[in-house]
Amino acid sequence: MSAAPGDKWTLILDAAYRLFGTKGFYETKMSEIADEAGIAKGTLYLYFSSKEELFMAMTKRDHDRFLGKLDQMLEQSESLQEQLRAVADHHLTYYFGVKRYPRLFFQAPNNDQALMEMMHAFRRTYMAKVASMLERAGIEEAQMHGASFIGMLDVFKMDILTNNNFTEADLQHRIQFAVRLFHDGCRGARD
Amino acid sequence: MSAAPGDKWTLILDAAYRLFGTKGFYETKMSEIADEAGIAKGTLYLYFSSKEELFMAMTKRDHDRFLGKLDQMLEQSESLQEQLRAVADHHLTYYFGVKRYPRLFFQAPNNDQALMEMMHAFRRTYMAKVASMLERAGIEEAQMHGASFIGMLDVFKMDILTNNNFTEADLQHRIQFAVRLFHDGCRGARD
Amino acid sequence: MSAAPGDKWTLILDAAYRLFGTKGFYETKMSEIADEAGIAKGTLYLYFSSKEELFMAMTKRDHDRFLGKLDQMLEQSESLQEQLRAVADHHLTYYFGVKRYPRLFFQAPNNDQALMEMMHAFRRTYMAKVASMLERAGIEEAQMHGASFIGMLDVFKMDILTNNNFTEADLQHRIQFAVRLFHDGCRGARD
Amino acid sequence: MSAAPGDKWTLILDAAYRLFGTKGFYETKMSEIADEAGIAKGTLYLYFSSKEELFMAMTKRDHDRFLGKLDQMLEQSESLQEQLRAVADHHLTYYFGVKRYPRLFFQAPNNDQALMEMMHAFRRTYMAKVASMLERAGIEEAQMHGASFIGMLDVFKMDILTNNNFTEADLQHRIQFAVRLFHDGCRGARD
DNA sequence: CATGAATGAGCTTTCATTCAT
DNA sequence: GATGAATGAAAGCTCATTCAT
Repeated sequence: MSAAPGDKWTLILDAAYRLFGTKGFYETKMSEIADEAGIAKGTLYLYFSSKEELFMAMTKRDHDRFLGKLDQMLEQSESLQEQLRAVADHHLTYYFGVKRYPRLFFQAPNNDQALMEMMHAFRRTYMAKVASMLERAGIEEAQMHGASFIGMLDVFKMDILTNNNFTEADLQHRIQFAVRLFHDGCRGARD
Repeated sequence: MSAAPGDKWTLILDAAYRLFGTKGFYETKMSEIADEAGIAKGTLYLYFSSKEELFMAMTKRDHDRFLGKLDQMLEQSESLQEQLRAVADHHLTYYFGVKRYPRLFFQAPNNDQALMEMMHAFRRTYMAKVASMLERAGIEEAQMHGASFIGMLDVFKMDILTNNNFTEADLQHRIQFAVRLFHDGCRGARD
Repeated sequence: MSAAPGDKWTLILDAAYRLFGTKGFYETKMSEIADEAGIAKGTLYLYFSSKEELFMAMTKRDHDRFLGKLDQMLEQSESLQEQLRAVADHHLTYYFGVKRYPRLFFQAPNNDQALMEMMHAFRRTYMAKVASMLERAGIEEAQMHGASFIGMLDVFKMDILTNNNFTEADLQHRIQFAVRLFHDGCRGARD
Repeated sequence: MSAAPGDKWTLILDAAYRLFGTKGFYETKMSEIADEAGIAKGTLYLYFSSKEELFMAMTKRDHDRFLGKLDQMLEQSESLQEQLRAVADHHLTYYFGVKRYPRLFFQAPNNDQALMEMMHAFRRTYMAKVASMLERAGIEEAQMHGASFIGMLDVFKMDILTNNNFTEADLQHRIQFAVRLFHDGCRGARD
């Protein structure tokens, strides 16, 4: 009769994910999250002590999934090329998968110290993974190379999230493009 | 008797810039902007019809300066290398110059359609300039190359804005790094 | 056209006095006070930064009036008997005059430190006035005698405030009674 | 197996006494009382139908103890002097004994009709006991004399409850003082 | 043009109480 | 009897915006 453990916690996080992702933090009301989750407003506060904390928990879950998936994909790759592809694929596919929730990537309550901390921690961890991958491949200044590669990928975020005609093919094209550019530079693209 | 035309308009925009940049859009109150500008709250509404519009005007002014400066710098550059350097220098120096106002780059009121439009327009214009520069240098897929280069630069935003120990030398290093990586790829960095 | 200075401040305090006095602090809502005062809820907060502060301001005004009136009455009295009568008259007449607002004397938000402070200050000032009066009349242990006299008066508060049949004559009787008892003790009342 | 009858009832009342007495009625949460009593929140409602009723039961128990003790002490006294001393001693010693729970004497939920009724009933009973004692000693207007004596004692409540340096000696001094003043009036205290 | 007192819709959060287990 | 997760009404306070002066 009773549901799985963590049932309501998940229910709330899922509802928050949809609403924060669709309307943004400030435009989403706690009462809406409760409605969306099918529970009472007060129940939210049994699981999360404030709106900020709820947002943070939701974001944390997302970060963990992102990093977990990344590890998986890197394990299955061997050569530098393959690994770069894995990172690019994962990064862009992630955005492609959350096209419906573009507000996840804007309008966080950035005055919340704890949240900012967490965002930075995620960033650091992500970059460290990519950097150590590059380092193993014998690339100098791995930190900066890693950051740059991530930047090259992240610039496509906007296209993916806001362009409704963005296709799977467009995605693949950008993956290949980023890997090649990172690897060879733009010289190869000159006439 | 009255000061230069646009006097108060500028006063307000400067005050808004400082406050939005320091505390973010939602945490900044219209009354604070009025105080900071040294005028009455009601006066704000003689110049801007809403908080969103004020934010937009402030942002627009910033965008125009950014793009104007970019044009200047590109005019003074000839070779591709020089031009890439100009773009990188300009991009990162811009962030370095507004270190004190990090909130300018987060927490915009992204539910405002007009504002989102403007942000996208800025992005398109910026990218188009870089792309056309690359095109003139004979680089294929100039759009995507331009976007990637901008992404490589933009990834350093966080470091610049949040790391208080970030020096002018760090800045120069990143400029060179980005240009080289974009030009040659990471191959040159292998042992 | 414009009203007297302090107009709205007085309006609010009067409304608060009636409502707090009728229903008590916790049962009175800020919105009710606004309604009673004929102004908007937000306007309250232009004059008082919180419900507690409003309560305190209201109480302070009352205290000041009480003590001011006491001074007046004591000035007009000469002999000890007359002065005791003045204090008793003033004390009990005060309660009689605010019969309609009995909750003024119960249910203060006593977790508010500043308010507690003020209540004690009032008590101290009141007692000091009576004590110094007794001292001038050559009575030893004036402090304690003053306190006791006030206690003898205050015990009638309940009757006055809650007994609807309490008359002006009952009042006068108690005034005389208290003065005589304080002066002569109960011995004179023995058969 | 189960403990003495009334076990939990007592447990709850004791917990309520400590918390209401420390923080006041409104600032004490039902959940805190449950925690303090070491039982579940819901269990409270098996014994008391509401927060008000719980407060009332707690108060009632206290009143009964107070009056019971008073009877005991009066029985052991013979002369008027002795009996006055007994009343004074009991009254002030009671406050002295509950110094740690000062909020018991402020901030009752006075909108509760039944509670107000009970408070008045206690007052009436207490006063009736003292009055009948005075009557037996042949004192006229025993009601009013009794009330006045109680008032003289009660005025020291504040000192006792809020002055942390208040000593046992201070207590004794006030007991003697009140009895003497009630008996002889202030005349004896004149130079 | 400029002002700033006034507005009131709207939000987060609390907590006494219930009831299925 | 005992539990404690769930409820939802209710209230203090904020702040963008207006408009009489």
